[in-house]
Amino acid sequence: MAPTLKDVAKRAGVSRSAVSRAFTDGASVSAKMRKLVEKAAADLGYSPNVLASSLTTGRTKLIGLVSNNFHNPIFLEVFDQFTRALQDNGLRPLLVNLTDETDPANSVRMLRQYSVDGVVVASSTLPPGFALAFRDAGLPVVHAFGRMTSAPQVHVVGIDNIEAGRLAARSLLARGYQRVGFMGGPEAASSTQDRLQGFVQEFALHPQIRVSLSFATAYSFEAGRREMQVLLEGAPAEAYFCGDDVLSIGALSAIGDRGLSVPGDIGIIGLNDMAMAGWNNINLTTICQPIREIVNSSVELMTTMLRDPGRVPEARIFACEIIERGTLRPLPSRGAV
Amino acid sequence: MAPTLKDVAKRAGVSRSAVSRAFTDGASVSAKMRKLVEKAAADLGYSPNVLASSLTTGRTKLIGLVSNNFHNPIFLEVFDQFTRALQDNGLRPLLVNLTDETDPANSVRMLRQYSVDGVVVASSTLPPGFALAFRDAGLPVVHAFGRMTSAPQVHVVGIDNIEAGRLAARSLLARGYQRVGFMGGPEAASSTQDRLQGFVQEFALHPQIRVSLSFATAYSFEAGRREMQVLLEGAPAEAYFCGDDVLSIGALSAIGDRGLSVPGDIGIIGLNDMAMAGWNNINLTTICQPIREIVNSSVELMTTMLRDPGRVPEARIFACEIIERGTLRPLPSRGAV
DNA sequence: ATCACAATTGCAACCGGTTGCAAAAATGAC
DNA sequence: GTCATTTTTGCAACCGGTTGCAATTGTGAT
Repeated sequence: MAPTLKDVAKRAGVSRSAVSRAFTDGASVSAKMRKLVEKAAADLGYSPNVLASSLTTGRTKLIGLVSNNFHNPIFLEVFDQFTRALQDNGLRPLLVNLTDETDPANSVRMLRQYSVDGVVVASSTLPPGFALAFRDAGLPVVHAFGRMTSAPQVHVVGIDNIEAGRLAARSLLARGYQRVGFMGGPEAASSTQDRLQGFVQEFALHPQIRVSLSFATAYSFEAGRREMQVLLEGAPAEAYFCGDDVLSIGALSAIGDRGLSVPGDIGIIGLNDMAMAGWNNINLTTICQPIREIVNSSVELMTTMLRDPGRVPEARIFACEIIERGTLRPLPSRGAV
Repeated sequence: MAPTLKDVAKRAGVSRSAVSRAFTDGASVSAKMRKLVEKAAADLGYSPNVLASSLTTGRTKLIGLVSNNFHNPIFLEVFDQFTRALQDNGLRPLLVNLTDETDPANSVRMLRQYSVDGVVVASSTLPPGFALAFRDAGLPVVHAFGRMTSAPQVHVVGIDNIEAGRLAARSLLARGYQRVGFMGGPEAASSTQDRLQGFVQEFALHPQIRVSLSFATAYSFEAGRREMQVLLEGAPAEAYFCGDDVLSIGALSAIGDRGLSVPGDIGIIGLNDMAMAGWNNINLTTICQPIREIVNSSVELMTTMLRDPGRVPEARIFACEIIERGTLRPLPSRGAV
């Protein structure tokens, strides 16, 4: 078995408390005692059991990382960033896959059984009830990629999806498209609704522009492709704002199949700026969500919450920006106006 | 604070042991006692603290899930499968991101601090020392997507990469390519070496065929694209076996840029059959690694190891199969022979 | 060397559970 | 109803640590 405190204490000929203190910084130990203990610990290959100490300290440094997004490649980037940011802060991600899960009760129970110090919900499609359920269980929560509100009930970090919808609308406007379409992700998701709202609001100021709406059933290539196929059966718009890059790429595929060109016949603007969007055979114009910033900020917020659990919920909003690539027609030159 | 054993015991008017036993199945408790305790626990919203119990039972049901592959979309599928399979077996994944990590010592220490019950290493590019380091620390280990050997030192589940190399070679042979290329992943990875070996071995039987070799620096679109660009500067082969689908897609992009057609001018066969390979604007012929089976088998192996830690290391090999799509020229018809 | 005071150490209780063992209660045979 | 046997329950010690408190040791000034 792995050596324990007691083993180290015996070998160093000191009390167990001394060993414990030698491994806690800021504790009251003399330098020579610490050396002595460290020597004995090194000999034995001892390292303290976090779980045992969590019993008295109440801290496990375990953070539940909860998501239902295991099919969109963008989330691999999210997981990469999260695991690293948590590790850099001495925290450990306990991963919870919520695919097919509709009731938060199970996850709450499970995370409480493991006495996680906090929970990060990383999803733009999970109903807000999930984050609230964790909060109600007394766990510090940060909802990354969650819905922005002016009076957040839990900490939220992400983008303003309404603003993102406006941004997309404005870039279509600037390019002079007259008939535009919104091809959203799953209709029920708040992120979809918000983007829709911003998109429509912006065009409300330009009533001469025709706006059509549709929704894909999931954030997936196939769903985007199918939805675009359906649109192409009818009278498609000149340009579409798609709910996500994967959806956009699916749409591009359907457009290509039909023998139409992009951006010649149809323009597409996506959202996320996933790595693939920059691949030169895709070259998707898209709205960039600053993932790294969102993740780092979420983790930072989590660490401050661990220090001060009573902290009042806060919404942190990051700005999006358009990444100009090749799937929208170019801006009209200034001189032409 | 969350209610504890003691709280439940007090409320039910029984001893702490009684409560403990009521929550352990197979324990010696009468039915009425169990009901009584369950009632009290439900009233209080109690659920037992796994970590505290792990102190005496020595079991945390925590499994370290260790990987360095956070950029290849195929690994999102892998994580999805792993988290679900582990959850289905009552185990919890503690995710460890090994990107940029070259020394196993840190991860070993960390996982021991959390007394994980076992470690799953999921990577085809990690040096074997990592899995061994966990084993040497006394932890049950399964290396998924690891290197097959006839005398494995740790449990390994995956495909036979040598055989995969042969399979690729045979399918190029069957299609009558005369000048073929191996465009591997990182040269140092054992998976690359094995695939190379199988590929070359097979062509050794057909000395009239010219075989060229090259390696991309990473499993990424960009690396594949760059490598293919370099190849196209010279005298490219008629068909390439690429180390991975992402690499293949990068290569396809470079080929397209050059104005060459696939499979007309150059054929490509990948490996993995990631979701994207099936997208109809990519339509990549590839060798399918049965990910779900590999993952399920790894988890199953892990659960049996938890029961019987002394189990002698075993290699579980799954067969690959060719997924015929559109990036290799068709097989010559039988009649033509 | 003496003394006041600060720094260090050990004792023992505790964190939230589990479990061997003995006492208590229930069961069944007569 | 009695007694031997089995089942159920509680006591108390333990898992691997932490921590308040008191005892011990060390420091510096005189």
